[in-house]
Amino acid sequence: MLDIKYIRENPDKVKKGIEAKNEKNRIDEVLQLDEERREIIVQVEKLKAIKNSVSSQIPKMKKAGEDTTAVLAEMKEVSNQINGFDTKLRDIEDKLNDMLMLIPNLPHESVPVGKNAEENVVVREWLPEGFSLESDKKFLDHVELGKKLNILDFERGAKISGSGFPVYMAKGATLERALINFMLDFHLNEHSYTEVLPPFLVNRESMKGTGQLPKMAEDMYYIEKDDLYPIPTAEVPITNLHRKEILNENDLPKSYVGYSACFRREAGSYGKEAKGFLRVHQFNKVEMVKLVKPETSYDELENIVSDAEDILKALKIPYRIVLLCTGDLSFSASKCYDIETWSPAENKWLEASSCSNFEDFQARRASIKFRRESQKKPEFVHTLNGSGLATSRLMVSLLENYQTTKGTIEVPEVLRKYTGFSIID
RNA sequence: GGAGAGGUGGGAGAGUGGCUUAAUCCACUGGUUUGCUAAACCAGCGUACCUUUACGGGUACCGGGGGUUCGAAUCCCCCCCUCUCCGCCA
Repeated sequence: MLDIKYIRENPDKVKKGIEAKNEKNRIDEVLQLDEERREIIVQVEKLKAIKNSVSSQIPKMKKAGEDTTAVLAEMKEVSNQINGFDTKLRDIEDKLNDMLMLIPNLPHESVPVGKNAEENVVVREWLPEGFSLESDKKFLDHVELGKKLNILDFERGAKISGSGFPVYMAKGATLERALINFMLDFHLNEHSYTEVLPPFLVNRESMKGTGQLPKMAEDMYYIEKDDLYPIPTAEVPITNLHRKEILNENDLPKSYVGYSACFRREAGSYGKEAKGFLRVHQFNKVEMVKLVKPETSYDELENIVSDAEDILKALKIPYRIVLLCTGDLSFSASKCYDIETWSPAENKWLEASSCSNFEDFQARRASIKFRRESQKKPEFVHTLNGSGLATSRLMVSLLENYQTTKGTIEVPEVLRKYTGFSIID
């Protein structure tokens, strides 16, 4: 969330930022509540100070044999007043907090202003050697390929769970596992991350910490009986690893990479765009998460993007980097690059990764701080994350790009030591 | 799921209604002293919020939330977590 002090001092900047994200701003209400809140605090704390000082006098008076009935009665009245103010204060603070939790993060100044995805900016494009987006070849799409080669079973997935729960079969399952292991190993060996294998169910606090709650509740699965949420991304448990902690300056940056299954309800998004892997309720993802010092976070964002790109270069899958405009930016993000991989069958780019800088937005919600050696007061870290990458979308591009004219799939070179086979037929 | 024990400041640990709005020790930071280091001694030592131009002042926080009381770490109620034993189980 945003700092209430910052909102108080820069209401116009805040309003402008929220509007650029196409969200309604209720900043004037927030400021109103904030003012009421502070007025009450001043009053109630004054009373509490009186209560404390008188209370400490009472035992002394008793000892001296003085009559305390008048003071006691007076203090009873003070206590009642305090209770009244406290109740009122709690109501206001709850209301204020609820509103603050729904205010999105502000876009960074380097983010292009725009209404929606159409105004995103393509930053760069990478194609494997000799590859062309224009092709006369006939491409089967990943659903057809998966069916023909018996490696993906969407129908049976729908039978056992529902639509959007794909089953990987035979070499398809092995390929998926290979992909996950390859990506993890690559980030561990070529980049320096610490591996985390987190819980896939988290509590409400964690979901609030990274910003999925309260706003995105409809898109989250929820296990009512235990008040737990299946994670929509490993970002949630990994970022929350250090919730309510004060780290040392030299502990930073913290760079984590972890695999998890991801669960998303994707409420209201059935139809064409949901074919096969394009929109699923459960998928696998390797996620990178960083906790960094504020002054380094925008450099680190570029690093995360480049770390994700390295995977695609190694796999030789065509991709492009897209800088999201303000209108397409997610609730918690200040700046975000999407990485899109090429689907020759769909003849379009598919989002396979999203790399974001959240600045101190999540850190403030989750209270993740660090202390500079020279300075005493703890500061919020900046948090970032990026998919490195989501296997579902990646699998679409991989299968389609690596299909041969015979309808078989060639396994990318770098994956072969993980799969143990070089062709799927 | 059942029974029991426990959760206090960075760590250890005291504290069962007001001479404690948390003792003491260790760690940490600064200082004094001493050829150097160490030791010793002195001082400081958390987080959040409110207030103040500033120096400063105030309030809250002893797992979380309620309650009793003029006053709660301490008493009462609910919840969470950890540990031990039993049961069940991949």
